[in-house]
Amino acid sequence: MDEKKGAYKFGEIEKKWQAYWQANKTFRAADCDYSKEKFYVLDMFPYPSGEGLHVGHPEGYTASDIVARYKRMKGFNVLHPMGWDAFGLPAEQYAVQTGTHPAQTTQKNIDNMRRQIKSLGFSYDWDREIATTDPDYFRWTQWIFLKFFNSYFDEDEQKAKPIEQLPLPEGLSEKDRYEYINSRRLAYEAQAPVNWCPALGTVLANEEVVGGVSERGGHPVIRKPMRQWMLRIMKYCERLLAGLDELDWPESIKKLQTDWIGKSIGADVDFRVDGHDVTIRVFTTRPDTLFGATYMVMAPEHPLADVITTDECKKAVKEYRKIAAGKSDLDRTDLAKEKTGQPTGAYAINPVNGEKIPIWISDYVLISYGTGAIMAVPAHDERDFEFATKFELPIIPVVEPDDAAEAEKVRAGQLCFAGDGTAINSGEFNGLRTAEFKQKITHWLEEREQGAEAVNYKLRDWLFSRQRYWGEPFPLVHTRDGRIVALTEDALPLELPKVDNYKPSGTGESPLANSGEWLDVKLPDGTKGRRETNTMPQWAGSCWYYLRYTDPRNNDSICDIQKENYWMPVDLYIGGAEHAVLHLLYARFWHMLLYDLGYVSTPEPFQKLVNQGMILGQDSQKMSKSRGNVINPDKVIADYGADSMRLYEMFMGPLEATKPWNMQGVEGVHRFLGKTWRMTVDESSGRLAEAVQESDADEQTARLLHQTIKKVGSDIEQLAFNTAISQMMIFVNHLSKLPIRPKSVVEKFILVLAPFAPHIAEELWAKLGHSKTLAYEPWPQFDPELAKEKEVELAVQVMGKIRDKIVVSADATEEDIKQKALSSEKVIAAMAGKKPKRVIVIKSRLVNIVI
RNA sequence: GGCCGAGUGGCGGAAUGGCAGACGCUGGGGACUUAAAAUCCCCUGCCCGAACGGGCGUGUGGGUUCGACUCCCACCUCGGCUACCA
Repeated sequence: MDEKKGAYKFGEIEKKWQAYWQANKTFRAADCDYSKEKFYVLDMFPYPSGEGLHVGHPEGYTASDIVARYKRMKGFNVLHPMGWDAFGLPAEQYAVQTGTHPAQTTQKNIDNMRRQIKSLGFSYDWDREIATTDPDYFRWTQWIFLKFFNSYFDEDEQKAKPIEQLPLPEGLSEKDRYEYINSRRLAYEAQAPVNWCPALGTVLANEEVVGGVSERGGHPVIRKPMRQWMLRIMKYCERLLAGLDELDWPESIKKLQTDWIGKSIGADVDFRVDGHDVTIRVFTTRPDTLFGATYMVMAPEHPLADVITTDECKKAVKEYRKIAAGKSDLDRTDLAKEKTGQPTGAYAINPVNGEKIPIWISDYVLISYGTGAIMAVPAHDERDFEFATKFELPIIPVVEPDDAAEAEKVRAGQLCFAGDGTAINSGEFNGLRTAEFKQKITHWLEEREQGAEAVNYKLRDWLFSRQRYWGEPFPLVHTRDGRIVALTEDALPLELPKVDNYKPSGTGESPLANSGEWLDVKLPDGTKGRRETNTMPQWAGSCWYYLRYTDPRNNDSICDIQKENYWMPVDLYIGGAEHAVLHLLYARFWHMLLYDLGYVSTPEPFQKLVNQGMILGQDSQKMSKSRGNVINPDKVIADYGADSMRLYEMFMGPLEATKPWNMQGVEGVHRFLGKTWRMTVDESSGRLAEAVQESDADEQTARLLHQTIKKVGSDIEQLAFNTAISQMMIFVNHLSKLPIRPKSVVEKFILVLAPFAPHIAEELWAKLGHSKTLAYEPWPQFDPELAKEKEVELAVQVMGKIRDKIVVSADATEEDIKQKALSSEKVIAAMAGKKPKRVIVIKSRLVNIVI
C-alpha cells in the first residue's frame, strides 16, 4: 500500500505546531499593553490526579481555548493561563500507604497532566503556570491568611479594616485587650465539630465519610468538637448576596448561592422558663403563629438543656444527648427515620398569652442554626406537625387558609398549613393577614422587650482548618503563655516539615503534631512557642489563583496592582457546576477582603461564568471505572488527533448540556477535517491542490463564505460551538465540490476554522504560502450585503397548512409576495373558492392566508 | 421532600412565535477498485399509496394565536444538586 505523501498526518502536524508555539512563545500575554483591549479567559484549574485527564476536562478547556484564539484574532490582548490545584487528599493517602512524599506524587501527576493538556494544543501562556503547592505560591496564600487574621470587620462601613484600626474601649487590662482584639479578627479559633473516627483514630474529611461510616474500613464516624480555625464569612453575607446582581452568571448558579447563604427574616422571641431565672430565645420566621406554639424544642447540644431538665427527666435526657452526639450528620438528617425526642420536664411561658408549654429536646432542631431552639407550631409547620402527632402534643390552628376545604381540615387539626392566611385563635390579632400580623406582633414584642426583628443566615462561618499534612501550614505560633502570635510577612513561606510518617497523629491533630523540632519556635523577641499544626483546606489555594496569573513570579506581593488593574476581572470563567457554591463563594469572599484592604481593584473576580455539562459514557451512564465506560483522551488523540478530539467535544451538543460520548461521532468530525485537508492539499504530492487558484469566487460561494464567517463569529461569542461547526461543514461540503477553489476563499475559511482545529489550520495556512503563525491574523470580516440571499423560497399556507412554495427576490415587497401567493394554482385550489379574510406575510419566511 | 435542568427520527442534536428534523452518526443503494479500505453520489421521521400525492408527528392533557417544539396552566417521566435551616 502506497503511503500518500500528502495525506492528513495529524500526529506529525500536531507535534510540529505544538513545538512551534512553545519555541516561539506564541501565546505569551503582554502585561499592561494599553494599545489593545484585554480579555481574560480562565479555566477552573484541575487537581493533578494520578488518573490523569478525563474527557470532561478538555470540554471546558476547548471551549475557553476557542474563545481565547478567536479574541486574539479579533485584536484583543488575551490572558489564558493554566495551573494546578495541587494540595489534596489522594497524594497524602498514597503517602500514608507507600511513604512517598506527596510532593513527589504531585510532581509526577502534574508532569503527566501537563503533557496531556499540551497534547491538545491549548493556547495557554505556559510562562504563567502555577501550582498551589509551590512555596512561592503558598507563601502568598499564607500572606492572605495573615490579612484575615490581622483584620476586623467594620459594621458601619460594612468592610474589613486592618486590626490596628480597631477602636478599643477605654480602660481594658492587657489580657482583656488581647481578648477583645482576638474576638474580632476575621480568622479566629473556635471549638467546632469534626468527623472523628474512633476506630481509625483520626479526623476525616467530609468526602472520606460515606453513608455515616469511614470510606476506608467502614468504621463509624461521630462528631467531635475540636479546636479549629474559622473565617468570618458570615460578615460578608449581605455583600455576597448583593454582588450577585452585577454578575453575568447563570441564574441557576446565582440562586444556588443565594439559597446557600439562606437569608431569612423573622423575629427572635424570648420565652421565660417557668421556675427558673432563665429565658430561652427562639428564632422564627412566623411570629404571627405565636399563639399556636404548643411546645418548645431545643437542640440536644443546647447549653440550657442541662440547667432546666427536671430530676425525673435527667436520665432520659442525658441518654438522648449521648446518642445524638454519637450520630453522624447523615443519621441525623435521614428523613426516612421517625422523629425522636425527650421532654425535659420544664415549661416555657409563651409571652403572648402566658400559656405554659412543655420544653423538649430533639435532634430535628439544629444547634448551628438560629438560636438552637424553636417554638413549635404544629398546625403550621410540617416538622412540628409530624413531631406533635407522634408524641400526641396539642395542635392549635392559628392561621386560616383562604381555601374553604383546606380551612376546615386545618381547624380540625388534621392538616398542617404553612402558607399565608388570616389569623384565628390569636386574641386581639384575630382577622389580620399574615404579613400585617408579622409586623404588628414583632412591634408588640419589641415594646415589651420580649423579642425583636431578626435576620438569620444558613451560611456558617467557614471551618478553615484540616488535620492533614498536605496543605498550607498556618503561619501561626501558640506561645507558652497561651497567646497566638502571627508570623511576620517576611517569615513566609512557612514550609512543611519533612516527616517520616504521614499517618494521622492519633490524637486528632494533624501529622504535623509529630514533626519534632519543626514544632518548636523561638520568636524574634525570644518568646518560645509551638507551631499551629492544622493545615489549610484545599479551597485555600483556589481562592485567589486567578489573581496570581496576572503576575505569577512576583516576589514582593500577591500581584502587582497595575497588572491586576489591567487584567482583572476575569471576563470569562469556564468550569464544572460542582463548584457552583463552595469554590465560587469562597473565592468571592477572599476577593472582597482583598478589595477592602486595597489589594485588588474590582469588587468581584469573575464577571461571566459558564458551566460546561457532564460527558457521559457511550452507554449514557456516568463514566466510571466500575462501569468500564471511561474514554481515555490519550487514546482518542492517538487515534484521531487533537484537532478531532477538540472538534468532537464541541460538536457533541451545547456546552452546558449533559451528553453521551460516541466514538462514531469522533470519526465524523475526523472525516470533516480530512475533507478540509483534501480541499486544500493534493494528497499525492503534498503541495497545494491544483483546484486552489487565484480567482474570484462565484456569487454562491462568496455568499456562503460570508454567511459562514458571520455565523461562526457570532456563535463563538455565544459559546454555541456545535452550530458553528455545523456551518463550517456546510461550507466545506460546498467548496470541496468546486473544480476551482479561489485561494482567498480557502484562506479566509482556514482562519475561521483555526480556533477550533488550530494544528491543521496552521499547517494549511503554511501550505497556502504563509511563513508565520495565523494566531494573530485578523479574523476575516464579513460583508452583510454579500451574505444576503438574492432569492428566497417562501412557504404559502392556507389556514396554517402548507399548500405551495414560491420563490421571490429578497427585496420583494409585501404586495408582490401577496399577489404571487394568491395566484398559485395549488393555493387557489386549497381555498376552494373562498375569499381570503386576511393575508399574513412574513418576509423571507412564509405567507399565511386566512379564509 | 425541596430546588434546578431536560423530554424532538434508530442515535447526538438543529430550529426559541413563522417551511420541524440543519449538521453529524447509523442504516440502505450506487460509483470507483481484480478485491477491500478510503473516497464520491443518492436515499433514510412514521402511516397509506405502484406513483402523483395525502395524512400524522416535537412526553401527556388543556389554553393563547392567523400560526406553538417555542408562550401560559396542569400532569407524567428522566437527570443533576440538595437535605428537618424553624
